[in-house]
Amino acid sequence: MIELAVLGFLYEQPLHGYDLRKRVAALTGHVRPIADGTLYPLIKRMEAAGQLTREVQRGQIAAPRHMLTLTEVGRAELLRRLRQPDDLFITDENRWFTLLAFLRHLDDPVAQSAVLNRRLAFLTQPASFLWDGDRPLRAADFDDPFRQGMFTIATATTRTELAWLRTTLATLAGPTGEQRP
Amino acid sequence: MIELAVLGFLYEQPLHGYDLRKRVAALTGHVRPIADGTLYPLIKRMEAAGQLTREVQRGQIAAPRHMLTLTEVGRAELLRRLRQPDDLFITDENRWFTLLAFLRHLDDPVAQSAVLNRRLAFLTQPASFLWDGDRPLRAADFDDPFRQGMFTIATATTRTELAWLRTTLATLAGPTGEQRP
DNA sequence: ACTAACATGTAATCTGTTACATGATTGA
DNA sequence: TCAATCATGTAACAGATTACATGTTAGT
Repeated sequence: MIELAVLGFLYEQPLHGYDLRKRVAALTGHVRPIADGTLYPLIKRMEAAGQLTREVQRGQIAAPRHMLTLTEVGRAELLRRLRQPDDLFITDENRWFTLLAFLRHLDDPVAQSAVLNRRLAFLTQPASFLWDGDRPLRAADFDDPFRQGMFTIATATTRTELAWLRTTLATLAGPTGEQRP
Repeated sequence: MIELAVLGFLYEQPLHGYDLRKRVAALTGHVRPIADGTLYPLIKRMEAAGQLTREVQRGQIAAPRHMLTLTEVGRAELLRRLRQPDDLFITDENRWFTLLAFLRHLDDPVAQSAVLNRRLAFLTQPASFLWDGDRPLRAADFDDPFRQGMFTIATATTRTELAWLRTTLATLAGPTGEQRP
């Protein structure tokens, strides 16, 4: 997930590790920064895989910065991941949000719609604690206030997201994808 | 996180591993079941730690079931984790929901309120991609429809949760905790 | 003088996954 | 008979964290 975020941010502009870390932290749940031990080894692996290059900058700055620039391999890797996300990126809230943050880079309404449709299919399948078999549950079905809260929050989130998905799919299809007889 | 869920479900009644697995799966994001390789080693560790006991049941069932019962050590461990959750359970959406699912077992409105207040403090602190410094963002501040969606969904979720937190805190304080002159 | 923020890195560990392995029972 | 579901388990790996390690610069 963090690898996708790194690819996504570097796709937009070269950054150094520390800056990247703050941006990934701001993107993922509130303020929690990703750990040093996550980021720097990841950068090394991505460098070894030819996805990014590093240029050490010295100056009157605090410490030498390693400016990281995405290579063509890295840019292609981001687009590949956006076009064909694995299921975790569709079903896991955090990963889905990370995907959404960079989906604009795909720059292809058809491919973007395909991704949104996978999410739509996931959200509309009856499952999880929101359903009792085929029957949708209501807040009153839960006996304690905390599970009622879970239910209330989950329902509101899903409803909001479904509404957004449908209007966005309509606008993505509209301008470029009209069906003609 | 899964350990908390196991403690929580077994606090309610003895269950065997396979049953537990389905319940944890239904609780956590939609349908994704937890892996065998997660559950069974976890059960062994908890057994070794004296948190649960195992009773093998043979009968005309498919395979011998191992009925798992929480010990006093296990029950105390659940209550300890509910009373003093570490930050991850406050800041991470999935963990927070897992905590909420079993918070009723704490059976102490003051301790329950303390937990809800920590979440309230977390949600009301200006941070994350929803803020630009001190200024709250609006959907129109994002240039692409996907980041607009992230923003719309995140905002709706937070607003719903804050409303629920405040009304629930009021009812928890009301019946038992009135301040008298 | 001290603290916060800047900046990068390694080693040990934790939590969870996938792939492998086994076998019984139920229903089409 | 064949597939799905029930039921438990191990080994190898992936992804991320914490704790450790080092050093500079800017503000109070």
